[in-house]
Amino acid sequence: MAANETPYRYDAARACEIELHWQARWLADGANRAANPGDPGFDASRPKYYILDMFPYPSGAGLHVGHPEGYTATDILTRYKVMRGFNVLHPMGWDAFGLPAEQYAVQTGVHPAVTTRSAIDNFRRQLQRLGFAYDWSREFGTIDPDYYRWTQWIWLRAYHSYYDESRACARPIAELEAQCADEDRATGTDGTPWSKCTPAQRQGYLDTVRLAYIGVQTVNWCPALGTVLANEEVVDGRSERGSHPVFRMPLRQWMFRITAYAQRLLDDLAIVEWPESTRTMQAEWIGRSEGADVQFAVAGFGALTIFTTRPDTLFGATYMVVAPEHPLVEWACAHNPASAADIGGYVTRARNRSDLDRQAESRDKTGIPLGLTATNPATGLPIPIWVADYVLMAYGTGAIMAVPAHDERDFAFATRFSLPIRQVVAAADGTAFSADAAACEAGIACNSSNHELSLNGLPTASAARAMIDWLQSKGCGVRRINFRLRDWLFSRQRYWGEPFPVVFDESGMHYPVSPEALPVQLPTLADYAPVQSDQPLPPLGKATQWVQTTAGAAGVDVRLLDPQTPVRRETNTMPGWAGSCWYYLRYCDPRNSTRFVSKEAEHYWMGDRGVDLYVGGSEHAVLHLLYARFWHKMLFDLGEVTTREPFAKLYHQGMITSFAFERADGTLVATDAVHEVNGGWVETANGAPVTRVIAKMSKSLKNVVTPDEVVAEYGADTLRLYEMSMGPLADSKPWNTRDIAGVFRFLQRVWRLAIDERTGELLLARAPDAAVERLLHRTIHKVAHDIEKLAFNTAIASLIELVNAATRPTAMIDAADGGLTRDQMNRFLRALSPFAPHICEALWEKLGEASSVTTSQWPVVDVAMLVDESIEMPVQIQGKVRARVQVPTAADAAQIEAIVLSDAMVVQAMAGRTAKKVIVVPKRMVNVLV
RNA sequence: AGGCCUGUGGCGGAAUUGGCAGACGCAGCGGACUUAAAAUCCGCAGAGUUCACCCUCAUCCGGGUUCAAGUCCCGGCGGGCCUACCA
Repeated sequence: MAANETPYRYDAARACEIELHWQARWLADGANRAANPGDPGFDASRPKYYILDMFPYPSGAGLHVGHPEGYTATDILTRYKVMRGFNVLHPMGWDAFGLPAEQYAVQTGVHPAVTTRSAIDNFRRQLQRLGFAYDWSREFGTIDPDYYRWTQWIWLRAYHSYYDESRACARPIAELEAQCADEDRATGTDGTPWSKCTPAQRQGYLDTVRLAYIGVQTVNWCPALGTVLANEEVVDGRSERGSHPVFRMPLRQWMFRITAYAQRLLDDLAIVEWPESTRTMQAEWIGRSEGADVQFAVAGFGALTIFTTRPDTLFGATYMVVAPEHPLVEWACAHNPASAADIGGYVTRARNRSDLDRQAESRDKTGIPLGLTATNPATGLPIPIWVADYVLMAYGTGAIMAVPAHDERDFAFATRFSLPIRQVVAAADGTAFSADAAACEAGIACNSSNHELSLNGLPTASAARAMIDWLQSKGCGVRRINFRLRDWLFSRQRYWGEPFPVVFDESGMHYPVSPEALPVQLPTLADYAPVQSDQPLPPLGKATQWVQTTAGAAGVDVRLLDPQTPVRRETNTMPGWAGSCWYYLRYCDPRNSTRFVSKEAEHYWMGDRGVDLYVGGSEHAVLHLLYARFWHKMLFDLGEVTTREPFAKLYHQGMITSFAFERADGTLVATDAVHEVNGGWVETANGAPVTRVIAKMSKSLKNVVTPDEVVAEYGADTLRLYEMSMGPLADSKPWNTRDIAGVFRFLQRVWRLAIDERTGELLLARAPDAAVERLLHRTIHKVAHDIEKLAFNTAIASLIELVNAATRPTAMIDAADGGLTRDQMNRFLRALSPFAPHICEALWEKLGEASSVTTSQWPVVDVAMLVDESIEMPVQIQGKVRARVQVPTAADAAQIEAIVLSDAMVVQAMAGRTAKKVIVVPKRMVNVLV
C-alpha cells in the first residue's frame, strides 16, 4: 500500500539504479578524461590543477571505508575545479609489487601475478562504484612491464650518475670518468693513478660515488620475511610489516646514495606546503647535527676519530667508547691477547643480540674496557677506551668521547662502571652542579683550559666555536655536519618486484643493461616462495635459465662487453617503494613508449611547483614521501623534470576508526558480542556492562565496514556524503552506522524537493521565495569557500540548511507552491553535484538539461545577496548579553552606539546607570560598560 | 624520556580565528497526518531552578591577560600520534 503511494521515492534501489546508469555513461563518454597539450580538445587558456591520491596497494581484502575518505575529498575538489574552469588531472593506479601481495600468494598458493590482478580488478570495481571522476584512461600498475621499464630506466640514470659536491647536484658519471682519465687522477685507497688501475679497481672507485651503487653494508636481515629491509622499514628491531625479528649482518647490496641529498631534502622542506608535523618528522629523520670530528691519539693505533655536537665539553671527556663493530676492537684484541677473550665474548654477545633486545635493556648499560688509553687532546691526559653497545657503528664514526657530566647516557655508563665525572659547564642560572645527574643544557664553560686555550666563561655556543678553531689549528679536529639519514638499501631478496637492469661477469664486475633493452622482464616463476634461511637467497636464483645468460641476450652494450660473454643476472629485486617514487610523473603521460614522461606533458601538469594537491595518510610521512622527493631531485638534477619538489601541497586525511567495547578489566570485546540496553551496552554472553570506546577497525573486533555494504544499503552518494560530513578531513573519526541515515534522509529530501514521489513529475515553484533566494546565494558562496578549504563537513551542513529551508510542508498540495524554481533548482544541483554527483545528474536530466551537470559551470553568486539591509546585534551590559538590537548593516560605530543606548531593553537593563564606555564592533557586538 | 597534536551536550561535530557557545546530523521527546504503525512534515531539546519568561552555572581542572576567552598565556590532569641510547 505505502509503496504504491510513493513509487518514485529515492530509496536504495533507485539510488543504485541511478548511480550505475551514470557511472556507465561517464565511462562511455570519457567524461573525466583530461586532455594533454596537443590532444584534441585541449584548451590551453585554462589553468591546470593536478590532484593526486596516494597510490593504493590493492589487497585481497578489497576496500574498507577508510579508503574512500581521501578519495571522496579529492573527487569533490576535482569536480569543483572542473566546474571552475580548470584543466584537472586526477588519475588513479595501482602500487602492486611488494611484500604483502607476495605473502598473500605464498599463503594461498596462487601466483602473485594472478592474485594481484584480481585484487586490482576488485579495487577498480569498488572505486568506480563510488563514482569517482578519475581519468581511467591513465590507469596503470607498477607491475605493468610498460611501467617498470621506466622504473628500471630511472634506476639506470642514477647508476650512471654521481653527486658532484662542488656543484651540489647529480652529474653523469661519464664526466667523472673522463676527468679521472684526463688528469690521470689517483683514486682509491692505494693512490694508484687512473691509467694504472684495473677495470675492477676503476669500477670499485666509481661505486664509491655512484648514486645507485653496490657495496657491502651492514643490513637489516629479516629471516622470517626472507629479505633485508631498509632502516625505515625496521621499527623497534622488528619488521614494520609483520613484526618479525630483524638481525644485522654485512651483505653486498644495491644502495641509493640518498645521503648526498640530505641537506637539500632538509632545506626544501621550507618550500612545500605540507603539514608541519610531517615536515618535522622528515627533518628529524634526516637528523642534521652540527659539531666536530675530533681525533684522539691512541698509542700504536693512530687516531681514533669521534663525532661530537658538544666540542665545548672536550675538557670533560673522561673516557671513550667505541661500537662493538669498530675496527679498534679487533686491533685491541690482536694487541692485547690477555683480554682478547673477554672482549671477543662481549662483542659476540652484543652482536647476537637483536636490536630488539638492546631495546629491552634500554638504559642498563653494558660494556668492557679495551685495555687501551687515548689522549684527550684538550687536557693531554690519558683516558680509557671502552667498547659498549650503546654506541652505534652506523652513526657518526662509531666512536664517541664520553662526557659523563653533561650527557645522560655517558653519565649512566660512568656511574655503572665508576668512571670519573668532570664538570666543565656551569648552569647559566647559577644552579650548582649536582653529582647525581648529567647537566645537558647549554651553560657557561668552566674547568676548561690548558696552556694554549681557555673556554672558561664562554657560553656553550661560542665555547664550541673556540674549541673547533683550536682543534683545527692543532690539526686534530674539524668542523663537521653529520646526518642521521643513511643510504637507502634498495635490494630485496624477494620475487615480486622489479628486476635490476644489471648483470655480473665471472669476476663479479657489474654491467648495466642498455636502455633500449628494457624492460628486464620479471621471469614467471612457479616456485616464488622466499627461502627461510640464515643467509639471504633470492628466489630469482631459482630461475637458472634466466639468471645464466650472455651479455648479448641480457642487452648489455657491445662496447662494454662482448655479446657472447657469459653473465649472471642480478637476482635481487627492487623494494615495494620503487614504483611509487615516480608514478605521479607517469600519470602525466602514461602511454608514452619513448620516454618515461614527455617533457611537454611533465612541464604542463607539474607546472612550477609540482602536484597541486596530494592527499594520503600520514603513515607515509617519512618513507614514501622522502624516497619520492629524493628520486625527484635526482631527476631534476639530470634535467628530466622541471620542479625542485614533486608535491607542492600535502594533506593527510585522518583515520576512520570504529567503535569497540571495553570490559571493566580493559580488554576489548567484539561488536557482535555486545548489545544495547537502554542507553548502555552489555556483553551478551554474561550481561556484564561494557563501555563503548573508539578503536581501529579490525577483523578480530568485527567492526570493519566495507563500502560495498554501505552502497548496497544506501547508495554511493550517501556513502560519499556521510564520510565527508563526519568531521574535519584531517581528524580521525569514528564510523557510526546509525548516523548514515541522516545524510540519506537529506538526499531523500533533495529528491522530494524536485520530484513528486507519487507521480515522478517535476515539482517546481512558480516564483522564487525571496528568503530562499538569498539563502541559496549564501549557501553557494559558503560551499565554494568550504570546498577550497577542504572543509566538506560544514559545506554539507549548509546545503542541508538550504534544503530544510526550501522544503515544502506536507500539507502544501499544489506543486507550484514553495520549493525551488527551475532556475534555483538548477543552481542548487550544480552546487551539490561535487558531493553527490549521481543524484544530481538524474535530477539535472529531469530538469531537461541536455549535457551532464559535471560539465556545467559553478553557479554565479550575486554578492549583493550576501548582505542584509539590517542585522541583529547582541548588546552586552558588563560583558553579559542583555539585549538584541536591529541596526542597519551599513551603520558605523557612532550610529550603532546611538541606536543601542536608546533601545528600550538596553535602557531597562542599565537600570538608570550611565554608560562609562561603549565598545562597538560593527557587525559583531556591542558591549556597554556602566 | 622527548617532540607534535588534542580535550565543547547522551553521541559525531559547529563557532567567520578574541565577539550571541552548541550550526548540521544521530539518538531522544512532543504534535500533525493515519483505524494504527511506518514514512513524512511541524516543534522541543547543555545543566540547574517553583511551566514559561527571567536568572544562575556551563567548552577537562586551576590561575592569568582582556570591555570580552572554547579560542591567547602559565601550571596541572586525561587521550592520540611520532621519535626513542643519533653522541
